[in-house]
Amino acid sequence: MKRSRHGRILKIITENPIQTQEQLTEALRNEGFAVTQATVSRDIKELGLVKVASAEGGYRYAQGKQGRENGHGINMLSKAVTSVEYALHTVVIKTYAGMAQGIAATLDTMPGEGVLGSVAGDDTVILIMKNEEAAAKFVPRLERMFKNI
Amino acid sequence: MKRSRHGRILKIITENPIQTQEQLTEALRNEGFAVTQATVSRDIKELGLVKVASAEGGYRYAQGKQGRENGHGINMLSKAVTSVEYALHTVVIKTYAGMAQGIAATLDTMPGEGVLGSVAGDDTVILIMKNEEAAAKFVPRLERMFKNI
DNA sequence: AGTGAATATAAATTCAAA
DNA sequence: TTTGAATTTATATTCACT
Repeated sequence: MKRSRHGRILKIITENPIQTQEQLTEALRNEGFAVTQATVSRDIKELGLVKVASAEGGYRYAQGKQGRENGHGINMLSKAVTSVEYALHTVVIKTYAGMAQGIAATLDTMPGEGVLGSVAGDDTVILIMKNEEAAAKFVPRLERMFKNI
Repeated sequence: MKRSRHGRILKIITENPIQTQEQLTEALRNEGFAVTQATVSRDIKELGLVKVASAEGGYRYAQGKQGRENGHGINMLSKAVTSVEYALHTVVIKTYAGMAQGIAATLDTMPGEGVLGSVAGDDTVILIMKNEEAAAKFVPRLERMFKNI
């Protein structure tokens, strides 16, 4: 349960300006995760999320910096991805169960990489790239992203 | 007052694992800034600082990601620096009053740039580089850092 | 504008439980 | 090991004042 919830949390916070843990709790409930603020607080700690001052004067939750602060080196992204491959202009990313949506949401925020679009199931993300060259270039980048950190 | 306090805050949080705003308030008091938690809360918002889960299982304050989240594009670093120049193997960074210490503390955390050491006064940071080449290379990097964001 | 005291709100933790 | 309810603790904001 926890793992797929974590995936969903990443998706939710990248796609919505979540300001408080209560809001996130609410959002999770809407998607069928029956949790309380206590659990959300722990999830946020485990995922290394961070409350940042937002443009509009309020706050929002976001993913923390890579590496540095997340001492163990445990950015969910790097832990959750098990393989990255491509064929022609499509990239296939395999993840642990429930994490695909979070990964996809995060990748969608990376601009200028030749990604036309993505779909995420439970443990698989499919990226449609502009062309094979873009795919060939992107894959090693992803591999680096998911290794180091 | 506020500006030099902000500079000091950056210095304090980069050099010490500050876990709460009370701790930061305390630290500021030790350095002669008579403030309360309320003010520190505002300062943290204005500086775009962020509470991250730390390696040791607790939390600590840290500088937020560049750009992205700090909508106005107001990372203190970029706002505070007024000029960057070099001569031989030394780099001179001019800042607004009180900010030099924060800048210096931050730069010290950037590894592998040929910086041998730094001293910071109130509005000036002097970096001693390995050699002139390192200085020549580093300056444009700094300029970029302090421009964009 | 910038601030502190008091307060309201949010977040982390404790403790019990499954 | 993961969780929720209750609680403690931390943080943000309000309001008055400078």
